[in-house]
Amino acid sequence: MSRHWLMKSEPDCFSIDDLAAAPNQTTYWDGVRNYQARNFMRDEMKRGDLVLFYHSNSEPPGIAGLAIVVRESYPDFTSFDPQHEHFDARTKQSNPTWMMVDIKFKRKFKRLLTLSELKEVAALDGMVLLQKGSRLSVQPVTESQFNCVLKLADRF
DNA sequence: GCCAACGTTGGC
DNA sequence: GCCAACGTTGGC
Repeated sequence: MSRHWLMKSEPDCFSIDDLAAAPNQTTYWDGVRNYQARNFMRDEMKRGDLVLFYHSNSEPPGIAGLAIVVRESYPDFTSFDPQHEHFDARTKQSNPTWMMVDIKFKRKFKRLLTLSELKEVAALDGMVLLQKGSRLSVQPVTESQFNCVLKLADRF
């Protein structure tokens, strides 16, 4: 059974267009330094799972498109590199703390589904993204929430 | 740029 | 194990 996810990225840093333009339209999802988000990637994300690609810290924030998990959890090598901004001195290659997955571009939505628009949709009540104070950068999405988002994306 | 909410750190 | 201080996220 495949699951559905939402992953946040700051488009100034890495946008849905960057994903579409990446080699093989694929990227490794490095830099997650939150245990809950890591656990989802490490324990639950499977090849073939679909991912809503969310633009955070942008104007306006919203869901920009769709991606798919193409490689399951493996160590986030940027955590071992002292030159890298995501370096973590406390982790060891022999026992990695931080993991990542690879995702591949599926499609960009015809329009950005803005956060403010999503908040108005009753069927999306309870979505992790919309919960007060929610900052989780990798989060599960239920099948009905996921299908609802796709319907919104195909409208207009 | 502000700041609320959250997660982490570290003294005790 | 508590909790204050701090750093980060991310909407606005």
